[in-house]
Amino acid sequence: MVQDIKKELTKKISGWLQALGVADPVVQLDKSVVSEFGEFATNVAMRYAKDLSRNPLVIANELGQFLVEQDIEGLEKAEAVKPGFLNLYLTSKAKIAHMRGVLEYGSAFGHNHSHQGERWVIEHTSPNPNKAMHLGHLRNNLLGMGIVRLLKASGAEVVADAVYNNRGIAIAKVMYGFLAHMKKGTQPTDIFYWTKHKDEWYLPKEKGLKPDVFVTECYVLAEKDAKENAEIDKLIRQMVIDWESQNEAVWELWDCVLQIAYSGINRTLERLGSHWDKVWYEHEHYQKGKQYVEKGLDKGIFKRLEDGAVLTDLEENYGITDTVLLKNDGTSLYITQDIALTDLKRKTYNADKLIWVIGPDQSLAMKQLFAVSEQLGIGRVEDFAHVPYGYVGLKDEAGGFKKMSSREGTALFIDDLIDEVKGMVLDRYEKEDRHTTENREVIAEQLALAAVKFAFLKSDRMQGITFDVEQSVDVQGDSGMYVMYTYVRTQSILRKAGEAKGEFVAPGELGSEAKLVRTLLYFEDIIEKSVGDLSVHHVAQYLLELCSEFNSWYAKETILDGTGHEAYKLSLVEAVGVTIQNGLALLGIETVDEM
RNA sequence: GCGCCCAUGGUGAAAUGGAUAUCACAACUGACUUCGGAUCAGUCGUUCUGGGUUCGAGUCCUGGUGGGCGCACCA
Repeated sequence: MVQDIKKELTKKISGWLQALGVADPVVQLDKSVVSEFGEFATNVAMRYAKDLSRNPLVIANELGQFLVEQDIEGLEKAEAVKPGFLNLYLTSKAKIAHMRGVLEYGSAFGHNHSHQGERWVIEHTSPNPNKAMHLGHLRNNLLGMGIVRLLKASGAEVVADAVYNNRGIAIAKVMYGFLAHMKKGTQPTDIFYWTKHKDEWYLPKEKGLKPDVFVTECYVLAEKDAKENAEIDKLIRQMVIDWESQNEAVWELWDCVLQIAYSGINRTLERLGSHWDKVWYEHEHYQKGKQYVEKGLDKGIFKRLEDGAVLTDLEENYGITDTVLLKNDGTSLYITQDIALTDLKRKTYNADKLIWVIGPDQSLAMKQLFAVSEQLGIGRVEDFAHVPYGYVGLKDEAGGFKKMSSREGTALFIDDLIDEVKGMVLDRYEKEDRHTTENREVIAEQLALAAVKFAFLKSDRMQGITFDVEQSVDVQGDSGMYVMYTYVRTQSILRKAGEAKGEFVAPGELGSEAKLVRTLLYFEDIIEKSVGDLSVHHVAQYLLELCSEFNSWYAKETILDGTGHEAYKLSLVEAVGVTIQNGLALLGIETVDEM
């Protein structure tokens, strides 16, 4: 495989530089920008020209000669060029061997050991049980799952986790909203009455609503009530207090409402193919944080303010805003629980690295959590990382950006988006009269997921997404549909080929397929880059390029031409198919064989 | 006020500090409708601004402009 050749080249170049007196040389082998410049290029000559006080082009020339003399398997030639690049050309034989390797590795092609032996805990998509998930959550989920897959493919042990914030004022609002607005008649808005007459309240199905949407409505209605009526606001706050003191009826209602919320959320997550290894429930750990704060006070790390609240100094050592760790009434804050949970995670999984995939608005809170964790000896700041991502918003009337808000009813729900794209596909099938009715349903669902996921994953994670409801997601051009279509095309050709597949005689020289074969060389590098950046968009971009190369080749080359080259060309088609499939798998997209 | 993030053709985006800034959409022109035309080929058109670092800057530093977000007892 090409990685072996790269390793060998890197070793030789590094040794050569060391012999010249460069201590610890950094050797990069980059993809050459165009195929005329070979497969890889190194910039070491320019990089170390000053240290060696010699002309970079001369260094590159000498290095090239040296490498050629080394007789490295797979290296055809090395060419020093302009400012001081050394272009490296691989032999056709090596490139075809790599293609063979793709087929040999199959679904494991692209997997590597760069993070072997590391344990990562990755928190992402912690859903709020009071709201249906909108496109912001979708991005969080797809990104989080993508990072999980990338790290697994790189050999790390990964625990994907999430926190269900299932207690507090928000969930109490849902409880109240349910009691007050989901009753069938004019019975009292009373918990005790409800416990005895549950069938007098609507369930989501009876209302014709998805459970999470039902819950969202309860929440929105209660919030409106609380804002307009101080009595109701007080009632809701009392519910939180009653819940804390384990009032039986309140807990029964709490449990009932949560079941509804989770069933809706889980349905959406299952549809997306999302998965967690561990879910933390806030009510199980929210009180443990106070002990950590006490410990910090004892050690003199934190200080108690006059009003009783506890503060920590982060300005001096960390250069960030100080933060309160405990309220003046002695109750905990978000960060208080997070400290406990962080320690719990770290200990439970013996994690080397803990990361949080959460929106950029949490940036300061994350830094504060990491710093406090270090102050308490839970871990070092560099063991923790926040992986933010750009907002998903809607286009407002003026064409500007508007953040989604469940409260204002401006949020676009995940399921609605997928359904919309699915509808477009189904319409098309009906018009073209393709596939049986059952198959249409299955394929359309898969394609809709592919299009939506790809659209959310193809750009850099920090890039904001302004969502245009009218235009929805791309189904042509640089899209998941394009990639999927290309994959389907490869499979269709392979099906048609039948027995023509199998062993082949490699051509001595590459012809019209040269660029396509070359593109296959970089898949593994792309994965490495993606892991480094903790963003799967590189993979998506690579797939677009690969598909484009394939389609260009397909347009000018007859694959099933009945000649002795058929088997060779079919192997290339298959290798492209494998690579597309593996790449899409990293994005959480399952392939279909026809569309 | 302080801090963080973003700014690339008309639109949406890509580019470990590298070579001629790459795609797609839209617009226009064209292609044996075949091994799947949900495709392919072509035309048009781009790094917010001033300074700096570097052999080399869309990328790094710095001043500015515009937008988003966050700053102690909310979650």
